[in-house]
Amino acid sequence: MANIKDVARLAGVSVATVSRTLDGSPKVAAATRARVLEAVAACGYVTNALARNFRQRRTHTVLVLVPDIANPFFSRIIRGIERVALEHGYRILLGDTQYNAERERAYAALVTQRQADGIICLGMNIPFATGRSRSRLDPDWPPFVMACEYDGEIPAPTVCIDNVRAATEATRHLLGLGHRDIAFISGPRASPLCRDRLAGFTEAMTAAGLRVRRERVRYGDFSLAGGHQQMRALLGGARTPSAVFCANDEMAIGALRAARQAGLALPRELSIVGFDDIAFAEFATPALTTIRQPREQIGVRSMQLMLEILRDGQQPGRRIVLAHELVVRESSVAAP
Amino acid sequence: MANIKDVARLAGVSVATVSRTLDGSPKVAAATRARVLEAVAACGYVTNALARNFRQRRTHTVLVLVPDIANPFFSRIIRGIERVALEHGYRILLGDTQYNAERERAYAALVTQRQADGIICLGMNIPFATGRSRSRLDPDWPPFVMACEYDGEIPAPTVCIDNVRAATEATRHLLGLGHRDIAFISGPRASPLCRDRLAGFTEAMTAAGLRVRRERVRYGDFSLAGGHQQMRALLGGARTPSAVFCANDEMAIGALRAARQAGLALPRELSIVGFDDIAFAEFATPALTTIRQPREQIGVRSMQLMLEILRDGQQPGRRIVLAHELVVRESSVAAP
DNA sequence: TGGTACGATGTAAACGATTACATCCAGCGG
DNA sequence: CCGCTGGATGTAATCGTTTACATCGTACCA
Repeated sequence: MANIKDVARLAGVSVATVSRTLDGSPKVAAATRARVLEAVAACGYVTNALARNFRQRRTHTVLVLVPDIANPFFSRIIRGIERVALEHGYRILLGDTQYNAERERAYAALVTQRQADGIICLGMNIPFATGRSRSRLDPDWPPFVMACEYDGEIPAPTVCIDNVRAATEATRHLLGLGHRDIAFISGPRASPLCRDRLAGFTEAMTAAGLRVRRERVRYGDFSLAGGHQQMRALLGGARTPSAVFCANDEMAIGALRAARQAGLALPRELSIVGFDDIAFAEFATPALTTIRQPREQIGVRSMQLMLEILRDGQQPGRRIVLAHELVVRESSVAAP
Repeated sequence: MANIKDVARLAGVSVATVSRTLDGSPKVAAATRARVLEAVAACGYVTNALARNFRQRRTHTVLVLVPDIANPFFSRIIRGIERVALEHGYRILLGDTQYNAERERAYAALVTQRQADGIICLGMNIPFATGRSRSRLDPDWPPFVMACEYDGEIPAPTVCIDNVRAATEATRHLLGLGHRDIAFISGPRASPLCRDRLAGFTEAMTAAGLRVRRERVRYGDFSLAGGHQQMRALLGGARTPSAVFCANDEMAIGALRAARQAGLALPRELSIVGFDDIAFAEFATPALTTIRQPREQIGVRSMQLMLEILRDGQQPGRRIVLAHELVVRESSVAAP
């Protein structure tokens, strides 16, 4: 495998000139440049990125921590991240944490080991936020950005939508259809994002003069099976709600199925609203009413923010809030 | 940031001893080892992976090329790969090619640049197989493994299921239910895997004394929208088939919706069978009959194969065929 | 006791680029 | 004709490890 010395010898110049030519420095004479490029082509030289990264102390790689790669909500965000990364000569290292703290730590270690320049977290945990460095923005932290989720205590750079407002809108939509007994299937209790959605739900209900009864709020795990299970629990009660608002589309689709299995005629006997607008939402039966999150955009902006941080060397406490949109389809209809 | 010299100084030994201690070489006296570890802890030393990779000329990173990260079929395979990788101290670099040759090449270049030790391809293209190096296993190729798809001309290490047989079984299932007019919605024409599935379909039909008419075979793009569109085309014909076999679940779910929109009572008036058994299949309405592919296992075995190749430094032309399974749910019933 | 063998440790040369600094040369003004 | 300037190029240090090889004791055997 040819290295830079071989090229230099072949072109009759020094390695410095080759290096300069290759990263487009303007201080190389045109004739020399041509000779170098010819030599490069002649011996099929390719820069050894390992050596360059080592010398420059950067990897041009960003670690993306995702709680569950199999969740289509995340994969679309990843695509956005990836696109921007590629355009700027960056690569993404994927870390599927599976909501597991040990895996998170294992991955976060890559940054201290210099295998990645920064971290984009799609989940709710900041792996290096522990003990006393919690609740403030530690200057020792590596460059990082949170997407979707955020940590209430830490003013970290974040890209997300206004979850409170989005949940309020979804709930108002159901209220507007005449529903009074509405249940909420949340994600994990610990998730700040879910708390926001619950807050938005509660706010809308209260504003309509309704009380949110304890048993009408259930906690799932964002999965199809989780939604199915929580819906079954709701159906097992004395009275069943006339509408259910789910914290994500997968749970909504799970709930849909549970309701149908229980013999309910959908959407007539039960309205369901999801959250995220994943591709499957439109193809569910009935097609799911949901809140659309600009998923690809979330990825794009997160990566742009990361690039900014890497360039300027400082962590802005910036929070970017993107617009959501209520998408009304077939699953929400007037209350019986 | 402390480096190995600092540790050496602190422990009163040479850098070589520190290095040896850290990678667990047996030729370090217990007392020395203890002193070194203490020094490491004292100054919070972490090995600079960049320097190590550079010196050792390996990255412990594998590039995974996936045609579409947003497709849940792939993400589950990725999870399998990732798990094995992590267990063996490897990381995965994700490349979403979006069926785009240029992106594929851009990513494959990472291997020549030494940013990755090998490639696992989930798509059908081998990015470095061009021109004369096509149709044979080029010894110059970097370590690579194909998962799911494969290239007919190249005896590359591959992990997949027996697509012909699986398609035959799915078709026989429909034939067994009394269907005679069965359509097939394939993936892209160029995909060898789809050709296999079509071959299996044709084989089963022929064995049953039926001819596969040209207009009963349609080519989609593996997406929900693609399945929807192809189904509409089928419904637009003079007579509609009584059953449809789709080359993946997403297209099947798209087809499901198109049929329902056309006013067909499902599954009574139209049976549908998918392929892959993604999580959503079970939650579709009606729940989808499909061929289960051991997705996580495909990932696991692919990565194991990759590790083997990296260890032994040679490319076995091995092909691993994993077992599939017909999962009968609600979407396939007796012909009207 | 001398030589040998072996285990533990140290020394220093890689790895392949980038880049600060030195050098060289041509052109130009005084 | 001299010295200065500035653009083009070369020289060599540097990044932080790993690892081949050298060295140094010590124990053991003849």
